[in-house]
Amino acid sequence: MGRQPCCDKVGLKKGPWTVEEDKKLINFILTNGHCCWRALPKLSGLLRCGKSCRLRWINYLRPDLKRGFLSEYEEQMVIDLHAQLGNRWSKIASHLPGRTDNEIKNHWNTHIKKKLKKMGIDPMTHKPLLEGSQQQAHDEKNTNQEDQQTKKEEEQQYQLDKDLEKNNTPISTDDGFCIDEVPLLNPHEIFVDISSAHHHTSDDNANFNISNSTSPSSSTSSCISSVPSDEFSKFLDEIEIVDIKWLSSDDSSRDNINYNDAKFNDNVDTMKLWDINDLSSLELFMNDHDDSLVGSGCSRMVINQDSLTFDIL
DNA sequence: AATTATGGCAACCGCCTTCGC
DNA sequence: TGCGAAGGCGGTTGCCATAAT
Repeated sequence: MGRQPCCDKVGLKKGPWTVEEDKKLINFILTNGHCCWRALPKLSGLLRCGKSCRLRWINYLRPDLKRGFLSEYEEQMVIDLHAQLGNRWSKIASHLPGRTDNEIKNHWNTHIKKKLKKMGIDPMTHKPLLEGSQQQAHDEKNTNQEDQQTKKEEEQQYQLDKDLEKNNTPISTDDGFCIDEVPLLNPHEIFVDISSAHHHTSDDNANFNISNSTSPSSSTSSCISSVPSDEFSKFLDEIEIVDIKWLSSDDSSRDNINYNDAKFNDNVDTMKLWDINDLSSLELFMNDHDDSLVGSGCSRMVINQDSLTFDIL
């Protein structure tokens, strides 16, 4: 008797997610969080397995995701971290805010591996590649040593992990940007700035600001004031999430968009989510619209309550 | 223009780890 | 301490878009 599957797979949908499903998942998580992935599909009305929902959210729908190509710096970091950690993609990803393990893994397999090979570097050992028969002889010779080497490496790796955990040393970039200071944004960590909120019941001309409450105080220069999450829940309860629109910053028709009288900051980039078929435009969400913000490690969103448009300030 | 090959990436699968009882 | 459930992780698959023929 094998282990029971994570969920009852009968009648569950597989394959690519539809916009409707994404919508359901986002709406559910934004209102309720994700207390239990197993129960989430039933509660949200999705015919998916909990794992599938989790994966979709983590790898694709999470608002703090930074999509698009990895920068040169990020790529170098992946290479360096891979040299230290091996295929521990989630650990590598934890050092790259806004990137997922899956994304990094894919990028490694499709781009970086080739790049390294082209440069004559073995992507697995990070050592110079040997040519043809030389390589073969080298491989055979190494096969015998591999077991011992593996043991050694495992021990070293264990020590490295221990050290990393012990020191919990944040990795800093050349410009002093400490990436470990950028926490991933969880729904329950999203707070609303009611004082400037745009709300039917209060002030039709204001905007909702959502900030990441977990941002360290050292990087709050661009962070706005926040209110407890129960107020955010109240807000969500009151407004009933009907739709979320992400408006692309490069949307040529942007100037013609009616923001339902909300006073949007001209500098704000917006993304229209549900008017498009391809959610990949979410990639704009975290893509360095404002260097000072990126540097501060504090991202912000604004919700236009009428259409629930999230904006990065 | 049609067909085949290739590359990229989202999603799945199954094992491992963690957590709660 | 042991067990089961749930979450997390890494490897792999399969679909789709694009390039090559």
